[in-house]
Amino acid sequence: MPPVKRGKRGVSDADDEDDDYRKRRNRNNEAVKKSRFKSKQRTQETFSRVSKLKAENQVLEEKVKTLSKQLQFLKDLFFAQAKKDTTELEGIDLNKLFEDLPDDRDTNDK
Amino acid sequence: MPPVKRGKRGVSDADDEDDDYRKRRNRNNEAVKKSRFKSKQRTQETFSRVSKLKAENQVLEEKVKTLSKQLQFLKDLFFAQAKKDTTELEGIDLNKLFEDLPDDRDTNDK
DNA sequence: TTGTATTGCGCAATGA
DNA sequence: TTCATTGCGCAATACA
Repeated sequence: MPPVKRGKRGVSDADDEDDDYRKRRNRNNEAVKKSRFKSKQRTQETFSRVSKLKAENQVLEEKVKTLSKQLQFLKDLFFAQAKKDTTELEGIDLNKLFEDLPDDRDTNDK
Repeated sequence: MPPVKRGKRGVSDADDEDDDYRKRRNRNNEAVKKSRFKSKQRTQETFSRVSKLKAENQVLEEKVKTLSKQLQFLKDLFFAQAKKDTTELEGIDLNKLFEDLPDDRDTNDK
């Protein structure tokens, strides 16, 4: 319910107080619009953040997978060597072998 | 500006159409409240999602770091062995050595 | 006290 | 026709 029903022009013959009132109302209306705009912006940014984080996550997930595989591969290699008590690995060119594995000092940055 | 200025009780003497009007207004007001509530919920959830994703991200970041270190360690070990042309590594107990490195088949799940 | 910023709420237009 | 969504203004009130 309106407070004192001020200046509903046509009802009261006084457009005097009304003037001041309208001025304030207009300023508030602007403030409201501004505030709501900001609010929407924030919401939008939050959505963007979700997208960005999801993407980063995918990349990291993939990286973990790759690294795990590489690590496991090397471990298996080690164990195989240990079990076969040397000899077998003698002829293998390790540098050649490692070409398939990206060096994480390169892979990791960025 | 209001469209036809219906039922502003006190102006027209007909509270008849007004009844129907109010009924509709009330229903809409409810719908509005409901809709805005849902909207707020969604916004809130989006915020939560950001938090959750940020946390996951941290974990993954850490995991990548750890795996990279382990991998690099093994590679260095390999190269060292290659360079020293066997012999040196002969006496090392690999199983003992690997105790320090969590097996990623365990580490990785979840 | 004054001025802006936020927020809940109702109205009407519009969407589905 | 009904309900859902949205721009907009009002008033209360939180902030400064």
